[in-house]
Amino acid sequence: MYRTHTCGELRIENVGQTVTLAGWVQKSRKLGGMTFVDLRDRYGITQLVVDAHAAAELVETAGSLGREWVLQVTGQVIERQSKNPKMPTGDIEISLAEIKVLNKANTPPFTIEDESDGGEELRAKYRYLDLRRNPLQKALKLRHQVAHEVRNYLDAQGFLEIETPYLIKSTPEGARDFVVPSRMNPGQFYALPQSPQTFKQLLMVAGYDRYFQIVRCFRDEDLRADRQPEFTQIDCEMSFVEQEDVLNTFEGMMRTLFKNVLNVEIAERIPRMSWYDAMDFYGSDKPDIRFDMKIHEITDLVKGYGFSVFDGVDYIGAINVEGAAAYTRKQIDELTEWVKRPQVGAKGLVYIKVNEDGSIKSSVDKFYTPEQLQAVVDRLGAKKGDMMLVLCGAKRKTQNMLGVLRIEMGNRLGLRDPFNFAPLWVVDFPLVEWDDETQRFYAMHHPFTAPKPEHLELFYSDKKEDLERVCANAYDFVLNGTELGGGSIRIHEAAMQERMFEVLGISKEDAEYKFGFIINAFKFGAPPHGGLAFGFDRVCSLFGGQETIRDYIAFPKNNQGRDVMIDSPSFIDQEQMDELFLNSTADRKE
RNA sequence: GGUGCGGUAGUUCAGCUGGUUAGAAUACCGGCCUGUCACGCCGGGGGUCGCGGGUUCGAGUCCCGUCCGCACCGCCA
Repeated sequence: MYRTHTCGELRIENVGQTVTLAGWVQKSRKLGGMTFVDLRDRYGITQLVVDAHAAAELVETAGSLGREWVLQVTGQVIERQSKNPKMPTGDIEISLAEIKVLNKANTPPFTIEDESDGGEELRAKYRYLDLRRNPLQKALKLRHQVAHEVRNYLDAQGFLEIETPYLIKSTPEGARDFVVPSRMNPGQFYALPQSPQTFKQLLMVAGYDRYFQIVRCFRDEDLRADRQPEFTQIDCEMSFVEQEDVLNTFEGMMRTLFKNVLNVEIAERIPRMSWYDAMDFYGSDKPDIRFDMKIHEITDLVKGYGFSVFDGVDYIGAINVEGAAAYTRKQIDELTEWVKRPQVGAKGLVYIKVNEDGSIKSSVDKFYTPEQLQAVVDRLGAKKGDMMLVLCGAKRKTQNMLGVLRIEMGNRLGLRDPFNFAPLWVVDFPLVEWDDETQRFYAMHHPFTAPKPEHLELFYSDKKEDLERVCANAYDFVLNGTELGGGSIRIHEAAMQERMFEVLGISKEDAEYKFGFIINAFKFGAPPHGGLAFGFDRVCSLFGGQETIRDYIAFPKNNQGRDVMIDSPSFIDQEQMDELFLNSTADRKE
């Protein structure tokens, strides 16, 4: 037996016991003949002590230990002469009788401490060392807990966890696929799933009316702090349900996660907001509703009074920043530069301050009477000491910029506490979106999403304007400005699915080639069904109060999609290449 | 594809409008130290200033190119 206890569990009650511990040397402190060693494992740290009176060999071994050496030690638990209240094990220490060095270690390139001195790149290269650190261990433990609670909840609700294949078929709608060459089928490729979408729908056709899976998904797109090329979804699907049933089921799941993982009670009923309201009032399809600062349109109040910038646009909107009237000229200039950065893209910024004496000061004073500006103040509900920020331009684009500005001001005013949780359902998404460049519609969600029953007539219309107005039975779960999950009621009739492909400009032949299997399945008794998927990594990171998902994934990839530890992707041998591709071109089929 | 910030000792960083031999902290190595827990004290070693080119009497510093990292925009049905 390597150990009788872990490095985190011994307390004052254990004094007198002879114990064996195993772990890593966190640090050793030599004081003359006496040596203290902090021994660490994932449960904690226990102080070891070797007295000068101990056997010479023991004293020498204790004095020679290096950081991160792996030890097995035996000794007696004794009460410390000077206790350390900062450590859970701080009342005791182990008076050693024996040290066995299980393995020596090179000096690590960065310190294995909560606040490591290592930069991100270095820690990524030595991920196995970074993972020894407490914050990372906590993150992976949180991830385990969330997964565990998800399984408990869904199991209790009668869901079956069923695995679906990773080697599937490329369907180049949506994100780019990762593809895998097939040796036995020269010239042909599997694709890794962007999500198990079609398979879970086929499981519904097969009668497994409540399915879930905590499943890896793959998308070959550019990365961000909250986007990895392979990530994990909590993927769910239910039969014989309407939107309301799905929302209730997963509202319950999220409530359970908040309660059991974080001990946080969220609202009795998670608020719902239509996609149109989200865009109009928050300039985003994933509003952060931890703070108000809604966008108000003021086009009717300020357009047409001779200020050429406003007169030349079709939308003018504003947000009210509470208490910001104290902003100096310099701060406003800085903010103006900020909105003009390419990432935001505004041409300029107009401000309207309500001074403490109730007077109004703005950058457009000379174009408006005080009464006209007061009308703006009234619409936004601005109070003394507030400052309104105004942007103008094309409607959706300007709302979007105001949304970005709103988030920035929320950050600057400290309104975005990561441990204040404000969940939200965004509902009633448009079914399809017109793309000017390719002159065709794209599915806003995915091509299996059903239109709302009351919009069926529009859905079968030939007019572009009609189709743009079709709402989908689709919904997103949004937490603190991050999209955590989304889903929809699906199409379950072959004819409607064929119509959807038609709307998307996918030819009958193409639809048959890419999606024939699912259209066909719908002809064999497909039940009404719907579901959703949560971004598991994002759930974990937000629960941990972080914006980056990387630390909630044991072995993540960097911005370029590289694993710098194992150095992948990498070139492959010519033989491997030949075996995969030598005969491929000859047999290529359309 | 684009924008911004960064790359100097093992590590984290400083290094001003170009100017002697590139510094600090920490880590590491050696010595001293019997109650430390960020132990302390003394001493020591350690640099292709990411890479390539240019301007200059002189470049870590300025210019051009390039590679790498991070954040963001585009992209992510």
